[in-house]
Parts: sequence; structure tokens; C-alpha cells
Amino acid sequence: MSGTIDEQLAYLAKGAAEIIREEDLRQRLIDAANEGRPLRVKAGFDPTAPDLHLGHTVVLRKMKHFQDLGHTAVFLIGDATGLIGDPSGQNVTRPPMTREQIEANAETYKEQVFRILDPEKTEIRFNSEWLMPLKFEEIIRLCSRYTVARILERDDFSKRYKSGRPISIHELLYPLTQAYDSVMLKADVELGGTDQKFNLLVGREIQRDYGQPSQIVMTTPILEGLDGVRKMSKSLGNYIGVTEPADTMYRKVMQISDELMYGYYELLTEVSLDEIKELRAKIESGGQHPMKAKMELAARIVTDFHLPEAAETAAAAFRRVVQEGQVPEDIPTVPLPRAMRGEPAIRIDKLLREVGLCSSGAEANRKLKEGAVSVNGQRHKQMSYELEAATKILTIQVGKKWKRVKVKT
RNA sequence: GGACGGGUGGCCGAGCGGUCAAAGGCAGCAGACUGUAAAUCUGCCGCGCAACGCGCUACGGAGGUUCGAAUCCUCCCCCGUCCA
Repeated sequence: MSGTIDEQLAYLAKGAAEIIREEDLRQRLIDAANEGRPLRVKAGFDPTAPDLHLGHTVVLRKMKHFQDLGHTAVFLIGDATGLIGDPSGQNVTRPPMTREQIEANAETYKEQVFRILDPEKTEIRFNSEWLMPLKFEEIIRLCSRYTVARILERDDFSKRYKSGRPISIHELLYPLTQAYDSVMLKADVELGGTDQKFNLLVGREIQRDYGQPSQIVMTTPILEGLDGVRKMSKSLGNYIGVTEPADTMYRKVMQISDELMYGYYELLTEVSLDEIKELRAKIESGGQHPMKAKMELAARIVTDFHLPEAAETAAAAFRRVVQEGQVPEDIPTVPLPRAMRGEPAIRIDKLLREVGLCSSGAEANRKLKEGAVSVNGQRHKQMSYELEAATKILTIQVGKKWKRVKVKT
């Protein structure tokens, strides 16, 4: 543990949306220093999707900051609560997951978190450990400590209730179980996105009920997805996964709007707020091209999850493929479907479907008409394609998707 | 238990016997523009078929009425509201 308490506080507060309560955190840091005991900093993750994405990393980065000061990160995998599905921010009940799905997802989590967290100071836990053995009696006891009215205060619950959309009883249990996790883990601090605020606060009260000091709640801003409108999430498809290839990651970052770029700088890099403000001023006054700043951002993000040289390779690929419109390097090559071999002309619409460039023949047809299809660099609109005797490989492009088809061996 | 309202394409939502592959919006895809974008504009947006057409599948499920049903009837399933 290093630095004065004020310095530590400032370090931790940076990029946090809210700290409840900051005075408590100060005191807890002092206590930790005096007792020589690291704080237990909890953050829970639902294994509802197999991949972590940059949205998750906002919280993970904050955990890392605590680790930098010597504290312990408790990475909680909500395998038991995954059976409920966090209703936060949802307007519908989530379908529950199967045991197998959850376990598979939890496994991939483990591999991914250490791209950010320090394994030496991380504890990975599963809440099934204490939730599954819970006796009915104990569940009743837990439930008796909170009231329906208070649970319904939660924004999404009250909205759903008022608008006549269903809320299942088990969803009401979610905040309570999450709170119970904090009790079992003896959490000093719990981190989460601002949409988690309610759940995190319930933890404070339940801990008190169980005779523990209330955890400090720290929320981080919600990272917007690539569309710049909705929260980054796997199910919305507007995400960048931490295990995605460098090229893909780079390209996705470049696709965000200029406006969104500043938010990403703030939540996904260590660049300070002052520096970001400066960058913004420079761009708005015309002193710097926004694209350059975005490339810089893309490079930083790629570097966080890949080898340093990957960023350069990705940048080069981006320049070549997207900016210069050249053929990408890593196009998958597939053989010509058996049924189509030996013919002088190829039915391109069928081929697109067989090769997976289009999901149906009807779609392939539309794409042809729209002029989205190129064969060997030439836009092609006809259904059939006359093969020349010398042609061995067809390089086919449909919009952003590419494939090579081996016509002759 | 009773009364009422509802279940439509990935989502929201109109349609309430033929002209419905189903208005409109969102999301998505493609093209144009550009800085790669965003914004904007244009087109597409169930599947099959060498096709400006024909066929098939679709409006919670199963039957039925009708020349014809997303639209009417019956039963069932699911959801909501109010009363108890």
C-alpha cells in the first residue's frame, strides 16, 4: 500500500460515477493500513454470456486500481444467480440458463479476467458455493429482512409493475441474493455499473443485518456500445469482446462515432481527464484530425489485450483493407461445392449461400441486384458467372465479408 | 374463483373476412457520401425456383365455419388488469 490516504482516494475515485460513501471509504482505507489487512473488493459477474467485453473491463480496471494499492479483488461468478438472470435494466424476464451453459461460461471467464487483473491478488469465487446449500429456512430468514415495497422501489421493477409487464417472484430475490453474497464474502467494497446501484445498496443493509460493517459501494459509468446509444452488451451485438482478434478489435473501435471516442478514452484507457479534455479541444479547433485520435485509441485498446506489435499489425491491416479498399489478407478459402464442379458457369447466388456469405438464396439474389457482390475485384450482378479456363480461385466479396473459393485444384 | 383486455415477422406495433408476405417505427444488411465513422440519402429486409412471375411457409396451439381467415366460432396454452 502506497501513498497518502488522500492520494489513494484520488486514485480510486478517478473514473468512478459514485462512491457511497466516500468518507466510509477513507476510513476503511485507514483501517486497512493500520491493521495491515487488504480490503476485499467484490464485483459480481453473471455468466450469462461466455465472453467478457469492454463493458466489463470498466469495472475490472477499477478493481485493478484497488489491487495496485495492495487490496484483494474478489471476482465473483454468479453461477447460482445466473439461474435467475439479473433483471437490471431489462424490461422482460430473462430466460434462465442451464447448469451446463453457466459452467462453460464461467470457465471462459477465468481465462479472460487475468488479461486485466493481477492473479496474485485475485480470488475467484462462485456463489453457488454458499447459495446452493442454503436451507429453505435460511432463505425465508433472508427474505424476511427486506420488504416488497422496498424492492419495488427499484426503478426497473417499478416501471415494469406500473406498465403491467410481468415480474416473477424469483427476480425479486436477485438483489437479496447478491446482498447475501456480500455477507458471505465479507466484502469491504463492492463495484458495479451505475445500473447496479440498487443491488449494491441492498448489500449494505443486509450486511448490517448480519452484523457486518456495510460495504462501500462504488459505481462506474456504463460503457456505451458501438452504436453509441445503448449499453454495451453481447445480446445487442454492439460489443467488443476481450478475446476478439486484434484486427477485429481495431476495426470495431474505428467504427465508433467521434463523440463516443472521448467516453472510451475515459473508461477504457489510463489517459487522464485533463488530457482527454485537451485532446477534445485540439480536435474541435481543427488542430488534430479526429481519425488520428481514434486510431490512437484503437491501438491502446488492442494493446491491452494483445501483444504490443498486434496493434501495429491491426493498424496496417485497417489502412490497407478499409482505407485503401484492398483485399484483406486472412480471407478463408473454401473449396467449390461438389455439386458445382465441372460446370463452365457458376451460379453465383447458390455459391454465396453454400459458402456462407449469404444466409439464403433469396438474400444472395438481393445482394446481387444491389451491387454488393464483387468477384475478383469486379462488381457482378448476374446470377451466373462464366468461368475462364485459367481461373483457379475466385475472390468473392459481399459487402464487408470476403471469401476465396478454390475452383480448380 | 369471477369479470375484462391481450398474444402479429429479431423487437415495438397497426390490421379485425378477400386487394396481407401483412402499414409504420426500431434494429439489421447493401449502395452513395466521408476521415473508417457518425449524420444524411437510396434500396433491401420469410423461404424456394434462371424469377419483374410462380409456389410454399407464416400472425400463441389444435380444430371448425367459409369459395376465401391474422381477421369469425369452439376448445386449450400463455400474459396483464380489476374484484374476491
